[in-house]
Amino acid sequence: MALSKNYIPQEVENQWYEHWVNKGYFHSVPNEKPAYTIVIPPPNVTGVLHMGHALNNSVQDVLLRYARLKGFNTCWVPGTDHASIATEAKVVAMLREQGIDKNSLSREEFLKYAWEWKEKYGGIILQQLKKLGCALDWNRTAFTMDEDYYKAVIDVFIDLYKKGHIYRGVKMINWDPKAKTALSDEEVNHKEVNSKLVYVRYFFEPSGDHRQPTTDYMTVATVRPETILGDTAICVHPDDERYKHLVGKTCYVPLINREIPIIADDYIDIEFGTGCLKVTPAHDINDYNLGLKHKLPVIDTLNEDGTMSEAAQLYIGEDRFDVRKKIIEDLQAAGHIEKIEDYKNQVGFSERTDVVIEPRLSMQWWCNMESMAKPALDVVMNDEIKFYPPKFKNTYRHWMENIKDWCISRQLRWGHRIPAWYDAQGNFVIAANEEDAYKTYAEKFPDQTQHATPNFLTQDSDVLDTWFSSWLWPMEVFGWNKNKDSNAELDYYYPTATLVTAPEIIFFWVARMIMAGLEYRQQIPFKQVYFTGIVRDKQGRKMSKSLGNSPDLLDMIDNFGADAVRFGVLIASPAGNDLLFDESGIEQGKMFGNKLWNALKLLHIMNEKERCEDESEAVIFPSLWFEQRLNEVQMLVENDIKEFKLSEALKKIYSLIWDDYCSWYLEWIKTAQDQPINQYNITKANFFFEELMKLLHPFMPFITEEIYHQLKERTEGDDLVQQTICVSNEINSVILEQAETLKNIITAVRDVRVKQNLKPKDEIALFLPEVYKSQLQAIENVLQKQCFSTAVAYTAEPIPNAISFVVDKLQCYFTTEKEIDNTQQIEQLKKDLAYYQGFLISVDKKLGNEKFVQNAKPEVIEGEVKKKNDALEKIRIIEESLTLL
RNA sequence: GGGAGCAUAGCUCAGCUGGUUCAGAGCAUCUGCCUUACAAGCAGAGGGUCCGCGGUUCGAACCCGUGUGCUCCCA
Repeated sequence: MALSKNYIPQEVENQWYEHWVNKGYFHSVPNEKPAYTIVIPPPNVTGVLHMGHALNNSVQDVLLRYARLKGFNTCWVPGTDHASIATEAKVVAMLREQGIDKNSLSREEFLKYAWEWKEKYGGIILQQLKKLGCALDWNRTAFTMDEDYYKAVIDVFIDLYKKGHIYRGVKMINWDPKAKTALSDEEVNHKEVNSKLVYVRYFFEPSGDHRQPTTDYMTVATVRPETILGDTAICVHPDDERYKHLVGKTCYVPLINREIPIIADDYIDIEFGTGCLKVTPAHDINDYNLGLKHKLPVIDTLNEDGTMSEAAQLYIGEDRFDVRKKIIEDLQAAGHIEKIEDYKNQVGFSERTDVVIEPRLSMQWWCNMESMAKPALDVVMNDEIKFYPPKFKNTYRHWMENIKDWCISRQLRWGHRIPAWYDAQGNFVIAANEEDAYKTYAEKFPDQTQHATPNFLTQDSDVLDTWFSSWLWPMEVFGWNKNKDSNAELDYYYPTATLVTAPEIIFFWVARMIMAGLEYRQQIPFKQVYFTGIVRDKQGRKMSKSLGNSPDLLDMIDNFGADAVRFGVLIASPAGNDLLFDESGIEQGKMFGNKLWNALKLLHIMNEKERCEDESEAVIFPSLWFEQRLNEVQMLVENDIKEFKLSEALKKIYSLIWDDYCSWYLEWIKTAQDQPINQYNITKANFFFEELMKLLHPFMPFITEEIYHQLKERTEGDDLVQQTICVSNEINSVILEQAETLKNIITAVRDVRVKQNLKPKDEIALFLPEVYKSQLQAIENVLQKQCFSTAVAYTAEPIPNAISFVVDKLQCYFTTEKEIDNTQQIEQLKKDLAYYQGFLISVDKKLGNEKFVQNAKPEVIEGEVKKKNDALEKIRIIEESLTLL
């Protein structure tokens, strides 16, 4: 069959993926082989494929497919995460478009819409992973709100509650007024913004015309003047001479004339602002703590949507930012403003909705993490779980040693509903379902039950933080909760091998999975964690949805093919560092595909040729060499992959194929158009190409599978994806060195040709040094052909009227019919001579240095002696050449 | 404010435990080639004060200190 001029990925990729899946190759069941398991970091159901996913999943696919090659029973579990905030936002937006208000729907009605949305759009990203070629076990696709999974989350909540880790309490939380929910500290991004620092006067008299100059006030600086309405004290430093006499007195909140005390606390920074702090316990965590200490009342002036509440007395129902502007004007008008300064400060923004977070007092569910943190810290610090790169151990330790209680409730409907049941008085019980709830309630509150009406318990309307479900992922995808005692799947696949994820979720997810694994399985969830870099654009900016600087991956796959995209991503992905994404890498991947395709075409041509038998060393040397070179790279690649140096591994394979196999090896075994080809070499050439396809397969699965099949007829089920390799650890370095010499002489001859204006095919006669004849005979055959030399001869004497050049330690000559011009040669030799003379001096200096000889290791000294001898030899040869010219 | 990391060719990065045949790769650039697998290619070449300064050492791109610039995490 004739092959197309160039490789066309669009024609084969989808077919091969379908073929692999139809054959069930990616479905794993426990067997006698060792397992290699990866659970996918479940992408958000609202997600579409972006560069971060492409990197993360390409890496996982390489690791997994490489493990297949090495003979493991691999299992890569796909799935999605219900992502309560993000999904609920999408559903609310969809409803709004249909003219439906979320609040007009019952919980059940809303959830019906949410499930519909999920069924319709929630699987998009998984389909996209197929385009990328990911070898996922689709039979195992999991979702964090699957029935069993849901139950597992609830059971864990109940268990932790029983153990006393989970409690309910009022605390200052991060409130997202747009999503109307609490957020954990990790979901808040702090950004520096330009604000106004407003200096507000608090007078000691309740009312009157303050436009007249007076000293009966104290000035307080604030960036959030709208919170004045919730002030319940003014605080100064006890040692502050300016205000000492005022402590214990009172002043009045502007505009509303609430009388508040002036208190003293050494928390105050005398230097900052005026040294006076307005205390608003409902709206600032530090003020809240001060309030607790000084027993101040709490006045919550904000509604849950960020508008002013009744308690504010003024601006009721207006948005906090509108009020900020208005209140400044009103304060100004009433003579309360001393001055306004520009000021930069850090403000928290919601990771999900990007609105400014309000610190807010709220009743939430909390999980105490201390007892779980300790063992989870240990397994990372003692490398039972290995982090790559290890620098993340520090980050991890810092967080784990300062762990805070985890706010696990979210004021949303989409998610795992908190299994708490309340009576009208606010008494509650924790139970898995309504029936249990009544039973438990009767036991816990026997008095109350007697005169209760039916159905008096109502379930908490909030749901759990999404991470409270995803921390069970590595266990629950194997059905942990349902079958804890004899779960063959869990025993076989867990602990999983490798987790590949982004460093930004080290706390959200990685740490908590480790805690959950140890708490519930007494086992680590994975043996190693590889943190990929962050994908940035050419300007170094992080690729993100909000910036819109992530290229459309599906477009790129359509244009270049999935293999090229994978190549582009992986070649730019050093172990653990950030990567600057640049389309040129994808371009390179596409060209590499063409190169492979063309090598295949050449093999086809060669395979059609007549054969000749000759297994003399000089004839089959190319094959003897390439075998060694292949072994060598296979070993190096294995080590690179062990250390997650995927870009290094890919570069080595790329160079092995392009440079060693195509540029050298195939050229060496090639014969002229009408000449037969050596049987041994062509057989090996086919074999090597197949081996190369295996090695490259984890990186570029589609084209390698296609070529595997184009190389020869395969029986049903003989597919590359199923193949394994065995890496030999023995390497014949003599052959490798001989080949280096061979390449060097060929390159040197070509270089001299360019400098002498000789055409590549102008005939020459090559002479090599007699003393090295025995080592050179193996390569002379190839040398003669590649140098377009009439013959290769050996000489102990200088050849008259020849071009002389030096390769390694070899003094070589060639003669030609053409006139020769040695000026450039002489220049080069003089440069080389100067270099080696300088080199010799430095080596001599070292060897002449007593301290060096005393301190350096014997092998280092030996090396230096060898360097010296080599340099001397080299200098001798160069000088000899120069005298000849 | 606390912590971590980075700075090597025009660009993106390798460079393991300090030892000049070690200053490297890819892309980009320049030169010559439509050589019967591949011009999306082949052959060859140029290019660097290894961020500045100081120190340790027989010896520093590598270790230590310091300065500058950038990035990230935490508060």
